[in-house]
Amino acid sequence: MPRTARLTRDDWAAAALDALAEGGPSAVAVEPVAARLGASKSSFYWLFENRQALLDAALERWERTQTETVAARLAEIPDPAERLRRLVHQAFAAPDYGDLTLRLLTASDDPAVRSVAERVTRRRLAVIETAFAELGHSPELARHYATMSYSTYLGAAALRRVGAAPEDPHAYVDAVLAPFGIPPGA
Amino acid sequence: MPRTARLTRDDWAAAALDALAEGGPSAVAVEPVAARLGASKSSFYWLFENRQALLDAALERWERTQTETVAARLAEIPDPAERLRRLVHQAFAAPDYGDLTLRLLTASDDPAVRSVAERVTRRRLAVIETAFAELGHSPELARHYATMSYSTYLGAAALRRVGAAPEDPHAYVDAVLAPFGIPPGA
DNA sequence: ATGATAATGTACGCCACCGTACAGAACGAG
DNA sequence: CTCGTTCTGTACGGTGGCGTACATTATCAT
Repeated sequence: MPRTARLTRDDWAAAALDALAEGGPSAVAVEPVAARLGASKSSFYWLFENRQALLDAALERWERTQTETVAARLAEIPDPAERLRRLVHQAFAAPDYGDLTLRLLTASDDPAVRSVAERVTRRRLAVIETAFAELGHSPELARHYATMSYSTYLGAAALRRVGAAPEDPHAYVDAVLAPFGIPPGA
Repeated sequence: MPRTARLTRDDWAAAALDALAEGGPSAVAVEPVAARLGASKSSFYWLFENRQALLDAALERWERTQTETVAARLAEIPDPAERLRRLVHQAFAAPDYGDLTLRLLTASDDPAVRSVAERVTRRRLAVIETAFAELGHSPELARHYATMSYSTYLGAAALRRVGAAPEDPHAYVDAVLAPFGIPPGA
């Protein structure tokens, strides 16, 4: 098991994911990513079939890390209100919150992007919907609330791109949660 | 004043706007749009400086029509609750609601796109914020509510791209408005 | 009709990116 | 050390879009 400076498939996937976050799917191009790694194309084509495989690897990586970090930590919180509160605060905490998600949703013309975006979206909506259902809302209302609150997240990511995002995220998320009957936590 | 079959600057702008809606800014390319019109490049370069000028014209056209159709009709409605109700229903009525807006926000890397998107966003948020303020909410809360409700619109457009949009828009918008203290209209 | 001007077509060079060919370097096993 | 395998660099051809050059057609005023 050599631990050399040679590039691995995962190094490329990580770099591709960076490029994806910065410039969207079209930025996941072989030559630019190679430059980012200080490597050359042949290195890439040794490890990957083609450009599409790189994009797939980046998407797979995103789906995996995103699922691990976010979803896993939340399932442990028993109180649904507290779970939602934590979820929302956590979502709005990162400086680039939602940006990549938004890009992928918007770029869902590409079938590979779409299928990943679709899975992640469904999973996230389900988590939120479950929490609202546990709070005693009807299935239909829980679904609506989930759609609304996740849309608020996506919308904020979009508004951020033109400098129209809420200035004070903390105050904003409290204001977001209140209409759904969730008072600000400690 | 010849009314011939010759192509005008506006014909190109319209076709470019179609391309923009379908494929985002990167789809506003000279040759593809020329093909769409059954014309050739030289025809384009006679009327326009370069590709950027075409994109600018498409964006200008979008900003203009969007302002005329949406904003103008609403200013006449005196009751803010009714105004919001109409605005939201109207926004969710079109089959491709929000799609172009979302694309432009997401593609705001391009300075030209960004400045237009910025203006339109500010204007729309101001309209909504005013309505909430007229309903008696504090300036800060009105701003939060405006951000939230417009985000809901943007989010729905994003979710639509992966087939996760609300199935029944009518029921959804009523559920959206209720938490803000706006009961469904007639 | 005829010539000036407006508009379009064809052909070209340029660049960025995809993918391939092939030669050479790095590394481990014997 | 040396040889085969693994990886990387350089060089090339192909494609699609940008922009230009120049020839060609259409249209209008006279």
